[in-house]
Amino acid sequence: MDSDAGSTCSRSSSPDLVVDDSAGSFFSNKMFQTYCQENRSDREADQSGGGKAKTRSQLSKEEVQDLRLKVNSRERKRMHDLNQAMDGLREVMPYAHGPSVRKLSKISTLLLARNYILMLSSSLEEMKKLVGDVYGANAAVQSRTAHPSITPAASPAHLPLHPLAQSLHSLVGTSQHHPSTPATTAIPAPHSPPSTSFLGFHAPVQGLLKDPLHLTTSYRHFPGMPCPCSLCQTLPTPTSSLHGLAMNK
DNA sequence: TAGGCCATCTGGTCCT
DNA sequence: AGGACCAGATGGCCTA
Repeated sequence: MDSDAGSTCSRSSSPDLVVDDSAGSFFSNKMFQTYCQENRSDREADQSGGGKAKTRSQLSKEEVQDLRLKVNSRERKRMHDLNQAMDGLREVMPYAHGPSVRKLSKISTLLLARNYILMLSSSLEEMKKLVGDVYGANAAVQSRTAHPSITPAASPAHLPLHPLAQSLHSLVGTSQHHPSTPATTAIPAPHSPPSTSFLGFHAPVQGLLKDPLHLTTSYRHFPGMPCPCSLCQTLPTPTSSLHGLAMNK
């Protein structure tokens, strides 16, 4: 598959190397021959006109071949870079990684990434809301009790943000496949703050692979926020039909 | 065996 | 002019 998309390419038509006699070069040679034939007729036509700069049609066969190989090589490198970027994206996507797990296709990777971003955006908004609520409640309590030991600047660091912080940690901890993120941070909040149920990161993230669009089970809808659930998304036909593809493999 | 996915080649177009 | 980007064509590999 595209595991060979990296440095070593097992494909027979692997280019840099093959100019003529491998089995995979049949196609290239055929194309190249037709190209050269057209080239020749072009040159013959051009010779009548006389020329200033050396156009492509005036290049020798070897020069044309070199040019073609150079272009092919660049294109190959470009596609390899693209595949590398795609692999980088796969690495941070919430799906099971491993040798026994089939790699996400490109289209699936992109669709899953889109849904993941939408979900994270919604989660972030909800987090902001919760933080605002907590701080608001905290300020009210402080003004009533006039707690002397907590300065306004220090309060955020101490206060009843534990549930929130823990939910954040558990959020981060869900990326178990991420090597840089130790799973030890994934300590479940003792009393399961509302955010975790909303975030639904545990269930939906697993479900993403099977059905990236159906994030609705634990999803709430917010005005003005892009919602990834299937109910809210009236995608154009081609796109929505692609959603089915995303998790089929 | 058909269909999906992919790598590669190629020519065209646009940009610098 | 040269390079980047794109899309079409083609053939190979893999899986249901």
